[in-house]
Amino acid sequence: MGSEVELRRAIRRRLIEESVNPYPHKPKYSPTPVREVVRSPQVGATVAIAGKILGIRRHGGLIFFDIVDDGVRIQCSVSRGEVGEGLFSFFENYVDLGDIVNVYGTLYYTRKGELTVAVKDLQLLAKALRSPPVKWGHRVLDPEVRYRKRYLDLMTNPHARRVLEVRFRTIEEIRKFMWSKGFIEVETPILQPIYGGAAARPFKTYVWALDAEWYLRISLELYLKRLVVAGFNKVFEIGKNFRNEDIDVEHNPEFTMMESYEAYADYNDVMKLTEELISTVAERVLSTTVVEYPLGKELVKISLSPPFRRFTIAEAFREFAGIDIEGITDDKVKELLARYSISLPGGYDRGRAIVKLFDRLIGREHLIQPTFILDFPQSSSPLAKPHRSKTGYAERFELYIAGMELANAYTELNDPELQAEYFREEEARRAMGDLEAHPFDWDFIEALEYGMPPTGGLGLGIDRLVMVFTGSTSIKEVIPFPMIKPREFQNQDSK
RNA sequence: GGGCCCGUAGCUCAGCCAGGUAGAGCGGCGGGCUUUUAACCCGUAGGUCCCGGGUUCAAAUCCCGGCGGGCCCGCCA
Repeated sequence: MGSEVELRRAIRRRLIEESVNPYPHKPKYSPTPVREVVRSPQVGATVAIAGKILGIRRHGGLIFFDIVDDGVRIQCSVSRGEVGEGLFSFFENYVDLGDIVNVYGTLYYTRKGELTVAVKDLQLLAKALRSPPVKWGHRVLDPEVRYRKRYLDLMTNPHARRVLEVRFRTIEEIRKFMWSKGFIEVETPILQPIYGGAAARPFKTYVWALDAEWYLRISLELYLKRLVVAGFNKVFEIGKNFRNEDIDVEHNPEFTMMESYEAYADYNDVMKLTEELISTVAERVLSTTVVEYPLGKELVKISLSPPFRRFTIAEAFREFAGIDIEGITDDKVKELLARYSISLPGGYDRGRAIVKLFDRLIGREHLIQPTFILDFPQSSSPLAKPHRSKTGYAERFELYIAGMELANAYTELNDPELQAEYFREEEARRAMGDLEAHPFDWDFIEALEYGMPPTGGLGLGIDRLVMVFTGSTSIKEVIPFPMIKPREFQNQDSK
């Protein structure tokens, strides 16, 4: 068959027969990053660059081609008159779209004013057996291919690359910010005998050495608090959480969180930290604190400058739904649950009912600008400390931006007896069929029994923050390799 | 979990409603062209029409089932 791969395999073989290595170990001309070459180009200067050929325009004795190096494009030209028949026909016969090459030449501007490298010598660095599926920057692949073969999307789609650059830069700036505040970065186990710290279904795994069923963590919380117990006053971790739940535009089963814990702080301090973190990181990564986010057909401007709006959950109900959630009877609450067909696994509980109603009625439309929702019902927050002045409530806040929950934070519960009581309540609900109820963690209780200082904790969803930063409406966009169902491997050209 | 839409050449898609020999652009290959940039011009090859069943003289097209994907809804961040 004359398929592309077969034709290119033949070229590879011919190169080897002619003693040209199609995959040399190093470039002959030590390359300068194209990013640096284009920053302050000097006409006539000799440069050596390297990159992937993602465009070729042949004009007989003159060939223009584009190479992309680390996401930056530059045009090169090969002239038969300048390089001679040998190199010119080598390029024509052996070099294809997708190949990675080392170019040595001089800078000039074409008639159309484009900076171009006039090739004097060229070395093949890696022969590509497949050409890129689309031209660089010109067409977007089918969504399935974009996510399934993400490297092709990132190779050919500068926007996709830009989104991930923002992600990686965001993580970098979050680290710097946290370090600057005196937090130290730590690591805690991903494989755990008991999961906890959030309401979610876990992934199970099996540890051969212990002959035991373990879990992938659903949050970072309980181990980070153990470090606070151990005497580390300001810790944070950036890492993956795993939740065995649905995949959609806001959820990927593995996602990245930053969690921080600070001794002697409460949730008011954590609110300040959160505002400062988000605005500072936005300013450093995006050079602005105003982002645009597509909602429906509109691009909505979102300001990430502090202070963020604050509503207690009761105020939010009054303001956005016209409901006096504290004043109404349980019957009325149940009526609302029924009206919006919300079920409560584990039986009716007013607090958790209110949170479910909140998610259903208020979340999406009203919480576009950054908004702290504070003081959640205690029964929905088993790891948070009861409110200092409002009975039945916990000192907890969630941060919403663009209708998405981005952060969750508490004044941490450090009373081991109360924590044990809350765990028992969770266990009871688990027994009644709530798969997301917390399992009882005796080891964690014992740790608290040794004494944990009053502590403020924060969990921040990195993926969603990057969605806000980049105006992405799908979490898949901001994850290098989002979860997608595997397909049977089909590669007819492979042997 | 429920609903809607999609799956055809390497890529993007038309053809499907109204069944009758599989199409375009880009890309590939061959030729031309020394300042183009989604280069251009001429020629040419390239298909498990996602898979499996059914209806029919005849299915890419109609029906049923499955697989994969996207979006919306419900739920967890």
